[in-house]
Amino acid sequence: MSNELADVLADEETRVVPPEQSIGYQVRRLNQDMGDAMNRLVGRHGISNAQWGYLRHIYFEGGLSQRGLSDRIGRQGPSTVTALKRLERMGLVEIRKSEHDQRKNKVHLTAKGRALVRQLMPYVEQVAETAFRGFSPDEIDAFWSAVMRMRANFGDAQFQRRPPGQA
Amino acid sequence: MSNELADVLADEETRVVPPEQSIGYQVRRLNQDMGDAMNRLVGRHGISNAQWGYLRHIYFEGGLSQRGLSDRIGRQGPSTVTALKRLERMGLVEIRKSEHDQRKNKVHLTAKGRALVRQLMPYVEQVAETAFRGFSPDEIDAFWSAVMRMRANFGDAQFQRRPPGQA
DNA sequence: AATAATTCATTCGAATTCTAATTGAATATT
DNA sequence: AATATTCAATTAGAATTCGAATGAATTATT
Repeated sequence: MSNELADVLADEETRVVPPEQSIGYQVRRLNQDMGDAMNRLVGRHGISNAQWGYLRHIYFEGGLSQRGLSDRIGRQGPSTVTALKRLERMGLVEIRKSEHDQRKNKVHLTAKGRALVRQLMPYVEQVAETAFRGFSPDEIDAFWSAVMRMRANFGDAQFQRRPPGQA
Repeated sequence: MSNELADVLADEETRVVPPEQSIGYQVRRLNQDMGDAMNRLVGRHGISNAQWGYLRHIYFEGGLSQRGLSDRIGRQGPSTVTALKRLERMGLVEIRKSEHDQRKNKVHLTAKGRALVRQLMPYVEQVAETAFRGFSPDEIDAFWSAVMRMRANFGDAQFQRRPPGQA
């Protein structure tokens, strides 16, 4: 029962970090800010930021399988299933069985989907400009470089949801 | 009507940015990496990263109302209601009606909750160390400064879910 | 003091995501 | 060739979050 002893030890050994000084918290809030901005901007066109992510990926790499799309976009298979179903119902994507491999689907944008992506693309630039307002080109480069290095660090670490996959 | 014209214009005027070159996408992925890491680490103690966020905030500022907590943590009211209910059932937080204002609740950690927060705190440090592996102190400072400036930029912009609230 | 407006917590329904388990198809092993 | 393994998509069930609407309490206005 000497909870108190354990507490004291914990207090001595561990620096206790308030949320605002935690990098995880601040990155979450930044992500939230950007997501909110995108939701506002693309929301007027009837889609969410989440859907925008799928549409853009498919725009740039049509014909992917759902597995391939999920991996590129960083979502699990079932999330992609439900998202695509919804987008298909909206007439923005088209899902066909693969010829060669009967297990796989191939995902494409419809003409309507392509037009929408092109229409919404400027918003991405707008959000980026908001984010980097007051930044010098060097500062922007430094931030980019830092983010990519951090992501690489997590790629090396043992924390991933799905193991790195050797293929 | 002339959708095609609009498309051509869009193509000419807008730089079409692939996902990997979008800051929003990369920040989302970084956030995801950190969240996955935290979920792995605190998951073994029966809580999620989402719950960890609530617990830590309450640890550092006990006695807040749910409104206050929601604002600090960056979640909407209903999200906080469900999260707290769950944490209350787990015996980690205690919710009492405020004396002065019968509308408000006051949220505190239980002894069990406080002990758990202290036990889990080191994981935050571990994730931060992973993120910043290979960074010089100056590079860490620069990243922090960039994130805070970006968040301030979004605070200025008109994108927020809830307006800035002058109190 | 009476009424209006605001604030806080809550309920409701929906969107997005996850893990685990299932089914069917393709590949590898014996 | 027969069997086992792996892989793709799906289904089922749950967690987390949101916006809109509600009810009760407080504060502001007339």
